[in-house]
Amino acid sequence: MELKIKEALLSNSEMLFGMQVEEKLIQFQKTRKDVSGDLTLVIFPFVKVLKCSPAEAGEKIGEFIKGNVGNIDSYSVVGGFLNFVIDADYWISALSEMDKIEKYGFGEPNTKPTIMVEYSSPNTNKPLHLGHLRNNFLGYSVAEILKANGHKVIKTQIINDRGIHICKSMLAWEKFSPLNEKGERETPGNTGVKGDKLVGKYYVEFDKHFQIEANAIIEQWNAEDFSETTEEVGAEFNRLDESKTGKDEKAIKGIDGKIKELAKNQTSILREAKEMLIRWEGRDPQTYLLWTTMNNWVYAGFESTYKAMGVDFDKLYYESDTFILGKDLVDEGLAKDVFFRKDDGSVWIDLTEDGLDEKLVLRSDGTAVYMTQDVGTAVDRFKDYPDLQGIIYTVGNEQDYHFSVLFLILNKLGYEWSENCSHLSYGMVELPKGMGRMKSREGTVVDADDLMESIVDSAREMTQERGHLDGISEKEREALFELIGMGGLKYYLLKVDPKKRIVFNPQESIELNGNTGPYIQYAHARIRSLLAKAENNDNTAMGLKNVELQPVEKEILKQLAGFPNALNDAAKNHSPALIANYMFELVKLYNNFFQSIPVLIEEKEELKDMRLVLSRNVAKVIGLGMSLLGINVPKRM
RNA sequence: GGCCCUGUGGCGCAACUGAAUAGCGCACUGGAUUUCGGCUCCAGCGGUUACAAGUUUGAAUCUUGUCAGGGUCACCA
Repeated sequence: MELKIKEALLSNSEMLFGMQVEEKLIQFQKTRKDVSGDLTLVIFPFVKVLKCSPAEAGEKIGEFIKGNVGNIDSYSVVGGFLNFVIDADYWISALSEMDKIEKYGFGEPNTKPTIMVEYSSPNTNKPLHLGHLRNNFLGYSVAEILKANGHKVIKTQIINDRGIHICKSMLAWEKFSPLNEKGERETPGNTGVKGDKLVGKYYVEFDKHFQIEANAIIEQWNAEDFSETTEEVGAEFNRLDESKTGKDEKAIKGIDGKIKELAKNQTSILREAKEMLIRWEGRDPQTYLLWTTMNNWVYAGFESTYKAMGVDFDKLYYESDTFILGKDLVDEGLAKDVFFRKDDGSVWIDLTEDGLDEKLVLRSDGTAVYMTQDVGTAVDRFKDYPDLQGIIYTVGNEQDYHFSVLFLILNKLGYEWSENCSHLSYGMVELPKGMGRMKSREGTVVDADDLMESIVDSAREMTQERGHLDGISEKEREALFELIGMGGLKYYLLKVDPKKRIVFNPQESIELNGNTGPYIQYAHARIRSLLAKAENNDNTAMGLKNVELQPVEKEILKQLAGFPNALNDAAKNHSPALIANYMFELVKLYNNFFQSIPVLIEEKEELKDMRLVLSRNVAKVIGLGMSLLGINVPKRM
């Protein structure tokens, strides 16, 4: 309808306005609730062109549209707004149209450019936590939304499987794992502990010993015992220690932090870890075997976590394969004068003209940093997928700076596709006050597996006491509890604008009333139950003419008609929250309808049929929309 | 300190990216079922959109400044 009006205005522009108006001037919006009408055209932009009052302009345009575009019942001008009342026939035929399409609102698959969505990208030294949940749900959902809009999508992650942090877990396991009666160290097999948890345990174990050793060194230094320290380090300590005098508490804390760093670098345990990293990079067979073994434990653990999350990937990238990539590009960049080399041999890029700093891209010893690798990986991905148009990186907002640098570098290296790369930056998930920030080494994380399990537990309790569970097998019940619990959790994390941070409240996430996943799931179950009871629920809206529409029914139809638009906006903004809000709006309208308007007991057949078709399409859109959030909907609950 | 993000009823969030009297959920108060699923619905209470200027016919939205919270400024990833 908006299109029809827009076309009519544009093609008759000369006659109406005496000049060709820009398309931008034609702005539609939803009609306010307290004004009668279905669609509103904003008149203000035309006032200047027509040189008359908004009321006159509105009359003129309204009269024209009513006479030249079909299905307009009436129009009214209120202030600078032209409100159209669209007739029932229009809405009924819209219903009939959407009813024919199984995936209503979706674009033709694989008809739009290929986009890669990266998400999750975990380290293999610790289990996934609450923050990963938001990351995974977001990335997965955005990928689904893009697919639904017709894009070809490649879901991927880069697995951080190498580096000093991995060696820390490996070393701690070798040093501290107790031996059982068969003389074996702990494995997932002989302990029953999930692989990623076991490796994570040794990462924490490393840190414990690391801290103890570092603190002991500081104590020695404080006692002026530098017997085990080199002269330079001793001098550095004294310099830092003296600089504390006269400083305030905050500054002292900062200096203490530096001293701690200094001491940590002197520990034997860190030295051993570094030596291990060197052995790994030299492909020492024994180290490599240990690395492969422990990583495989972790992958098995991750796999079960991803399965519980309901996410998947089309292609995996491993940092151990990609960390060398990018070095050639550094040479290329040097040749193009994009980068420059400092005296010590390190390579940098100067981004001061872009409002940023100088950034290191290659260490003085010639090894790659994270940035080098990311540049290389991006280029590599475009080689892997020649039709790739852009990459969306789902990564927390603490890396905003990193990504603005990355995209700038790619741009300066001459890759035009860098403009199509974006950072889907999301706010941190924080714990309620007093619980502090999540730090895996300090054991203050909310573990992903634990959280999902406890959410499903709550869903089980709540559903058992109020659910309609008769005649459902035990197995189906469990699947249902999972569906409700996970639906609640996903909805809770996705309904908020990605860039806003979330304070995670376990209580609220499992709430069933209000703007929640289960509220929407319930509406779906209810409709399915209604449809099941209807004798003939495969009727069509075809041939429904002259049916009278109740105001709520029309509201629902308007909302349904807006689904393609919502889908489009969500894709454009990379925001599942827009889908969630759309769903909630739709369900509220439907519940209102359900409460006040009879369906099955309606005597007039054509009304009953129309309401069934309406209900069926609401259920369909709920199912489609929720699937974009990675949420399943039940037939009963 | 530089840069980035955020600030909307007691709490949690919307507002189609500049339009009408700023919407909704939770909580609170009161009501609704001889009817298809009460995990439902209706009504009420509650806001100077952090503050101050500015641009505009029109600002929660854009600009500038101030304040508050968070992030980031590594030859870490």
